[in-house]
Amino acid sequence: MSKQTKIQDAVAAIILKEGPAGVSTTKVARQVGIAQSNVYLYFQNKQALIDSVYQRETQRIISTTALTALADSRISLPERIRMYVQQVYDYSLAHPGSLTLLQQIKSLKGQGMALTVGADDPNNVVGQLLTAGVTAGVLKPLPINLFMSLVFAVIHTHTTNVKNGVTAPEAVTFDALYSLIWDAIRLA
Amino acid sequence: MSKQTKIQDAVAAIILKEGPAGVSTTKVARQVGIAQSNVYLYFQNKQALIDSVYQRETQRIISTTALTALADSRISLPERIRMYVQQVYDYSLAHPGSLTLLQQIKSLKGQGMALTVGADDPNNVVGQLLTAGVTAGVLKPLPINLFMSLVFAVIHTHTTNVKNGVTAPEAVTFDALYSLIWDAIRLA
Amino acid sequence: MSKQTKIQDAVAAIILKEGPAGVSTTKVARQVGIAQSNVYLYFQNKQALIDSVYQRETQRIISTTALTALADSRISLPERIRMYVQQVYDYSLAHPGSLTLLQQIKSLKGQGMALTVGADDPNNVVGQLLTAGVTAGVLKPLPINLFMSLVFAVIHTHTTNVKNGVTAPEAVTFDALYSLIWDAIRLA
Amino acid sequence: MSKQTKIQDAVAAIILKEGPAGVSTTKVARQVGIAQSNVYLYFQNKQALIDSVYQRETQRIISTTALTALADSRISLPERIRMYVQQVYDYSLAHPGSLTLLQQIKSLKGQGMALTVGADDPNNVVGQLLTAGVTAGVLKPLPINLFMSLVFAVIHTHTTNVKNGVTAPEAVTFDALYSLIWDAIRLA
DNA sequence: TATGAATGAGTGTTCATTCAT
DNA sequence: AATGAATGAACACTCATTCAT
Repeated sequence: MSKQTKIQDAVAAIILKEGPAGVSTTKVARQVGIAQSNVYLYFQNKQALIDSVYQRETQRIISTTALTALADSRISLPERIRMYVQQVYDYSLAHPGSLTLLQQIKSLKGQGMALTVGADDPNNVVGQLLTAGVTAGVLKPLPINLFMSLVFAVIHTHTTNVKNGVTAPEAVTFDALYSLIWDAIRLA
Repeated sequence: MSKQTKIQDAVAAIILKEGPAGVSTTKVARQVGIAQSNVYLYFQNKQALIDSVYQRETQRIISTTALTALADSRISLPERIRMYVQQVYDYSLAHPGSLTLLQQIKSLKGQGMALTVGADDPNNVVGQLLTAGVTAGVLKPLPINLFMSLVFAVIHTHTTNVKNGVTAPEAVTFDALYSLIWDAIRLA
Repeated sequence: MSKQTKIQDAVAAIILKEGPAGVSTTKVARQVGIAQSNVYLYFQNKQALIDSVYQRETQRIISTTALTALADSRISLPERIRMYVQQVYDYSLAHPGSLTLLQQIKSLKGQGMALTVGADDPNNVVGQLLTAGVTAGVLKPLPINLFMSLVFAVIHTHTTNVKNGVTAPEAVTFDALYSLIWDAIRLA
Repeated sequence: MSKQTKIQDAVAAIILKEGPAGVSTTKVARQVGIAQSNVYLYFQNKQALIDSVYQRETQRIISTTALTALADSRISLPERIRMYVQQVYDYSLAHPGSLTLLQQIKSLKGQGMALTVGADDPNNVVGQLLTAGVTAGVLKPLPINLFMSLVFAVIHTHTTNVKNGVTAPEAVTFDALYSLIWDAIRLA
């Protein structure tokens, strides 16, 4: 594992344990087992380091996601929307803390806006998908970032519940969770 | 206006402008127009100060909320749930930034858990209301913090949209927003 | 003696001993006997501190100098020019290191230009005096900063000679030194 | 061009642009296009590097100067002195920044003493020349470093004037400049 | 109640120097 | 000859907190 990666991992761990304000180059270096100044061998400054952690995390989600399928017009809109939610769900469960991490880093900059997963992909496939859903009369005529933050909130809370042992993994199926989301956003 | 209040206001303003990491006694004191050390006359330390801002904010929401009505069994469950959401909605629009503020402070401590408005009231009236809804078969059989975070996310995002001029105030009515929420949580 | 002054004195001493690159807040604070962070109670940053030392030094020269007499048209130009040189000379001998200090600080910023004593006084009395001398045909028709740097160089070198014991104080009188300067600049 | 030379050139350029405090092995290496650590292949440490730049610069002046002529007793003293000044003048105009460079490096070490061009040549030809001038009653009976610093100051200021566009090159001839110097130092 | 002076621990960042390859 | 990785010491600067007045 490269040292870049180790450093990024340390940052992620610290953010999840102590919040984004707890990140210091000293702490990061100590956790990795290198000299503090070494952090600057791999990242130009602290902000670049934190940004890179954010980028890495979004990139992971995007690369796990079948973006092409989401844009495939041969699949029906409801099916594609379900695919999108399912992918976020799967990723979130497989990588607990990932969504929390993204939210924390965003909040560090004072951006209180709820995070919208998928909004960072290069062609904004998710945005186009949801917009298409609204246009086609499949989804409620509301700003799509409402949908995105809803999806994020529900999945994030569920994942955290599972991670914290509040909810047993089998207690809430994806179908149950998706009915919550789908009932919310679909045009009745 | 007492100096305690002025200090808390300064903290809230700073958090909203620069994020929670931007709060320092120096900056707060400068904004209030007092000596830096005076902050410690009113608050034991910085953490107590920030906590007090959080307490004050939740207290405001609760005191604005007709908690007794929410617990009034003479009113139907769906009606009470709608009241709850409406109250959060009204408060959020009347005090833009309030929800953001709460989220920011929570994230400062590394508590990535989505915020659940109403969970802090003394008798957990909201929790009891939603639990009753689940038990009565009115709401989907899911953990109620899923509902809470959904409500928070939707209202918060909408409020932020309005504040940022992304959404015109009349463009999205409360009814439209509530249909999103109610469709989500109600048992079909 | 105020702490501001003590700090400035420490800076001056360090510059004279180790050159301007040797100035660090740590060293300054240690020399004054205060905590390093205290330097920032009295000066906004290191640059402001060093600038203040420079200002103080020029101010001292100016306040020692009878500027009004230099601008007094009832006195002949040669006499006034001699007064100007004498004043710089007197000051320089009374405050050995002062000119060195000014030169060092200027060179810190990469301004290789020879220092021109008196150029910092509010109304540029010296500049006007020398310009008048040129116009009146008393001085050679050359850029006046040549004259200024000549005066500075000669006096500075002489003072340093005295300070270092290279030249005995009586060995070179002011008259001898001034003949060097006056012969140089006067129109034959 | 050898890499030693390239490194020295980089150092000189940095000193002239940012002052002596701006020199760092990182910056030097970047400018040359080599790895930072390579600097230590050619120079034992930073001080040795800077010293070498100083040495090289003085060596250049000396080698440009017809030292033998300056010591040639068949030429009259005034003529030889004029030759000396002319040579410094020519060199300084041909290599603008050279004198500045020397002054900067000297000041780096806290040696506030005005620089005396020619004092570094192996046999101190210039010193002997000026001393001879004093002994012979050609020059004023003053310490010869006064003369040297005067020559340096005048030429340096003039060169800088020209480089900065303050003085047009033709506006001040060498003769005009030399009259300033010669009038100063010659015994009336 | 209010202040200003003080401090020590901390921050991010740069640097000269070393060394294995 | 050349590199890149590594490091410890230094730097300017900020901060939360204390205390005498």
